Amino acid sequence: MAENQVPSSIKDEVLVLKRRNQMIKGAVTLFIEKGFHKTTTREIAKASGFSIGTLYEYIRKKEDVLFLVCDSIYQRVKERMEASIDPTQTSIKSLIHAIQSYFQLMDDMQDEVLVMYQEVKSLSREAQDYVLQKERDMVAMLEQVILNSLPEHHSKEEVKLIANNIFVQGQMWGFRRWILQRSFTLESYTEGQIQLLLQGLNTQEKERS
Amino acid sequence: MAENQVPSSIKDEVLVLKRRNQMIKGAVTLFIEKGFHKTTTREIAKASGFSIGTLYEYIRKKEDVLFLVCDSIYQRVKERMEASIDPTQTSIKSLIHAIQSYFQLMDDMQDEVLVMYQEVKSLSREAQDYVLQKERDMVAMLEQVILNSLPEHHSKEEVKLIANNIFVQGQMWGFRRWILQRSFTLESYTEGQIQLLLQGLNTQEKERS
DNA sequence: ACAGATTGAGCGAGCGTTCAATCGCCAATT
DNA sequence: AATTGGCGATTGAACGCTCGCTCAATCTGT
Repeated sequence: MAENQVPSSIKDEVLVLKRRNQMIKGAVTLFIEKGFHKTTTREIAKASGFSIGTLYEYIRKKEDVLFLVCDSIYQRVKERMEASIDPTQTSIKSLIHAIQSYFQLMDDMQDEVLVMYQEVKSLSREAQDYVLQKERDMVAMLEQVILNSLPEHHSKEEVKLIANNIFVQGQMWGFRRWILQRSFTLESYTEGQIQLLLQGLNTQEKERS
Repeated sequence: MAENQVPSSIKDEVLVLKRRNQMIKGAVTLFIEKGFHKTTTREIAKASGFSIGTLYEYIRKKEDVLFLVCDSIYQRVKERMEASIDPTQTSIKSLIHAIQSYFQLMDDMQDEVLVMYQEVKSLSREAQDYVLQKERDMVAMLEQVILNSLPEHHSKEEVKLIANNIFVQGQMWGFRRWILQRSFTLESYTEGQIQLLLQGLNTQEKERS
């Protein structure tokens, strides 16, 4: 009965986490390839490296796998966003840098973003709310960067809109890749979007007051 | 053998079209509600007002229904876009008007746009190519409006980017409705996006040369 | 020898699809 | 006017198959 270093309950936890990661790793590839609905639980089990029986020791329903995958995607995005943002910087340069990092991130995670767009609606209502909140959190991060970076006064609404634009423009680099990546490289796309954001069309009449 | 007004082959065609429209009308509602995969062929048949047997007289596979639905959505968008665009106008006002009409259109068709985002990947390769081409056509329409509206020289790339931005910003009003429509009305959203497009952040240093 | 982890054959429900039987309409025939 | 024959359109029971999920049997490490 003497417990050595690792109590069994914790040992279980470690195994659960290991299995969970195996599942996520296997499932995400399959979901990217064939989508959630066309992927069978047997395929997920095989891709995870264990049997269908073991799979069901760690989930209750097939949908749980989708949730784990979605959650891990958001986790990765969030971590990399936090790593690339410096809240002490307050110049417009920091905004530009944040955009560049974020677009690079979206370039790396194109397939994952596509899966999210296509499959979130297959989640339960509660899971969708959870995911929606994560989305809001990330937009809020962008809003903060924008606020820090703009010296002049800008309305809360304007900042919100800009944050949403940047957020979606990053994603659209992935989900409209078949159109955009014919005409742009990631660099030219990023450069173009930053230019547009900062200058717009610059069509205002030069009024002399 | 004397043919009266309507030859039977044409009569057939009329029926086919009628049935097709019944299917589209019934199916689109179901797809919006529960998605393509969770909708059964029996449900589609019932919603169309005929039996499962008749359904299969007019399609070969379930996927065909999805294609018909997607096609009809694009058709509606295209028609309304064409109706709201006046190629003889060449001022910036015509661009603004085009954006306003397009955003209004996307507001009307939020659910349909969402279905497209979620279900296109369930189409066959060829059908996806077909749909992608329609998408390209529509972006090209926007590019034309932009070109007509801008007196100054703008690079082909810049125009392309702007067209894609407007296109996606219209759609995102629908697919990010849970976030955007908390903070904006369609009017304030449209106004904000136009403002950003025309002016950007307007942060350029006022350089005195 | 025991507990926890793993297995995969098997269950049952639900799905897309088919097709023999039936319907409904109209022209030809009585 | 009533009857009949023919044919395209329609029906839904039935088929075969796949999939999500379970659980009795087995394995593994201590």
